[in-house]
Amino acid sequence: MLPCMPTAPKPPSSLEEPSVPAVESRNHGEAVSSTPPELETGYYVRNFEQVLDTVTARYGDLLTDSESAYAEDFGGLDERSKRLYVRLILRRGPCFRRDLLSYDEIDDLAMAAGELREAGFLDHGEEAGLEEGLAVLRRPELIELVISLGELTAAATRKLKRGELLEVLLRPQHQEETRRRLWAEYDIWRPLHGELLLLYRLLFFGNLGQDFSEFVISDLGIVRYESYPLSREHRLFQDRTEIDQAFELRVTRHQVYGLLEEGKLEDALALARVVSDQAEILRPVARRKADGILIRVARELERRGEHQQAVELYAQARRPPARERRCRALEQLGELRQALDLCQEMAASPLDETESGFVPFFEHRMKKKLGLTQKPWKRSRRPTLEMDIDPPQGSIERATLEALAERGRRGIFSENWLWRSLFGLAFWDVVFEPVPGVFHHPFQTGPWDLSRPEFRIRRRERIEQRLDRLREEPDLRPRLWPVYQAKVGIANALVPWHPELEAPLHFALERVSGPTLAIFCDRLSSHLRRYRRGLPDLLVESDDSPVGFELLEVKGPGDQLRPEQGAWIDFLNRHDIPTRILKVRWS
DNA sequence: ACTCTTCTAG
DNA sequence: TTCACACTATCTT
DNA sequence: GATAGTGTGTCTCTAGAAGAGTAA
Ligand SMILES: [Mn+2]
Ligand SMILES: [Mn+2]
Repeated sequence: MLPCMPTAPKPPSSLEEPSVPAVESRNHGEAVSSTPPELETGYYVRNFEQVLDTVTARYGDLLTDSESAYAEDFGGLDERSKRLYVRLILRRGPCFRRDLLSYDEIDDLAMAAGELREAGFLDHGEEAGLEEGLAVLRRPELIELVISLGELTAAATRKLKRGELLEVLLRPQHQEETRRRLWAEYDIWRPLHGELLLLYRLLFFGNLGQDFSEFVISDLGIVRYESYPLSREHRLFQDRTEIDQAFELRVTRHQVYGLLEEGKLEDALALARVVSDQAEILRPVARRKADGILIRVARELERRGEHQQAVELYAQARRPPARERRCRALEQLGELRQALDLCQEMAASPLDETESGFVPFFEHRMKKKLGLTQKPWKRSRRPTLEMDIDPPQGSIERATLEALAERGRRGIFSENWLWRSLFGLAFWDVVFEPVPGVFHHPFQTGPWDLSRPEFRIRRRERIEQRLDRLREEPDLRPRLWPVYQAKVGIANALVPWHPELEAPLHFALERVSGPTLAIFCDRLSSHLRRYRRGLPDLLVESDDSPVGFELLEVKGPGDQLRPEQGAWIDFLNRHDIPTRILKVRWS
C-alpha cells in the first residue's frame, strides 16, 4: 500500500480565460451551458452540512447519542474549523503532516486545529497505528528515519523501496523508537469520527459507493441527474436494526475480502458463520449483501477442497449461484441423492437463467450416476449459422460485423446496451415516476427498485398501458426521438450516452418496430437484474425476417453459450424474432 | 529525465 | 468499485 | 465439452500534482 500523499495541492492559480472563449461542446454536445462552472468558497462545507442535516432530519430518532452529537457538535464549530475538518476527513489520510497542509481559504490553520481538538474532532494520531503514522512520510524521510535508527547505512538504504523501508521501521525491535521519533519530529494531525461519517453517508446515499463528490460533479454539470421529487416520508431503513445490519454487513464484507486476499480463510470463515447465523432474519436488500459474503467464502472453501463446509454456507444463501454451487459441492462429496433433490427444487422454481440452464444437464448427470437412467445426454439445439472470417484483429464481434457488411448485410453491435437503452427511452417517465419510497437523494440514476420485480409490480398499470401503446406503433421514432432529444446526457441507469452510440441507436430506431420493442420491454421490466444479461451481440438487417432484422450471438472457437444467452435466444425465437448463433471459424 | 500510479479538487 | 463478457488452460469424453 | 480461473472494460468525472520506481 502506498502512502497517502502528505501534500495539499494548492488550488490552481486562476488561469487567464481567453477573451473569446473557445466554443467547446462538453457534456455530449447538448446546449452550451452559459454558466462558467464555479463553486462558492467553502462549498464542501455546505455539501457536508446538507448530508448531516438531511440524515438528522430523516433518521434523528434512530441515531444514538454520539451519532446525533456528531452532527450537532459540527454545527457548533466556526466556519474556519469546519473547513479544515471537512478538508481532512474527506481525504485519504488518515494522518496528515501539519507542515504540508495549506489551504488558501483557511486563514489560520493552527486556530482551526485548536478548536477542532477541543471539540474532539482532531487529534495528533498517536492512537493510530504506527503504519498509518508512517504513511505521512515520503521516501527520503523514511530513509532518514531508518538511518537514524542505526540499523542501516545511508548507502544500504539507497536501493530499498518504500515498502522495504517501512518493513524495517515496523520490526518489533524498532517500533518503539520509530514511534517516538516520528511524533517528536513531525506535527501530525488526524481528523476523527470517520466511522460516524461513514454511517451518515450510508444513510444519505443508501450505499457507500457514492460520496461527496456527487455534489460537485452535479453542481458543475459534469454529471446531470434527472430531477424528481424525493420521498421524505419514506425511509430506506425502517428501524435501527436495519441500519445496523446494513452497516455491519458492509464492514464484514470489507473484512472478509481483505482476509481472503491475505489467505486467511479460517478468519473469513468465522465471520461468514456469524453472517450465516443471522441471514434468515435479514430483509431482502440486506439479504442479498449477506448472500454475497457467504458465496464468496464458500467459493474459497471449494477451492481448498472443503466441500462440506462450503455446502453449509451455500445452504444459508439464497441468491444464485448458491444452489448451483451447492449441487456441485454435494456431487464432489458423493451426496448424489441430495444433489439431485436440490436440483429438482431448483427446477421447480429457478431464480434466474443460470439456474434454469444448469438444471437439465446436471439433473441428468445425477440420475445417470445414481443409475436412474441410461439415456445419453442430448444438448438442446439452437439455430446456428457458420462463417469463416479472416483476421482476429480487434474484437471478434466487430470483425464479424465487417464481414457481414461486405456481404451486403449491415448491422450494429447491440448486445445488452441497445435494448436497455430503448427500454429506458420508451419508459423514461415511468422509470422516474415518483413512486413512494424509491427516490431518496438527488443523485440517483434510477428508482431504488429498478432491478427488482417490484419495479413492474408497483407500476403495473402504467407499464401495461405503455406496452399497449408500443404495440400499436409501427414506427418508434416519433415516440423515442423526442425523448432522446430532451434527455440526452441525463444520467440513467438504462441509457448510456456515448456519442458513438448515437449512430447505432439510429440504425435500430429505423428498423425496430413498436410491437417488437414491446416484447423486449415486457421481459426487461419484469425483472431487470435477471434479464439484462445475455442479449445477442449483433442486430443485422434481414430480408426474410418477419421483423426486418435478425439477432446473432457471435461465438468464436472456444467460447460457448451461457445459460442467459440461451434463454434469450429461445425467448426471442418463440416470439418470432429470428435469433441465431453465429459460429465463427478462422479462415 | 522518464513513466507509472495515486490522490486531490472542483 | 460491480458486473457482464470473453479468453485460456486443463481435464474428460 | 465441462469447468475453473483470468482479463477487460465499465456512463460513477477528469486534469493535473506529486511520489515511486527506473534508468542513464
Ligand atoms: Mn457479447
Ligand atoms: Mn458472443
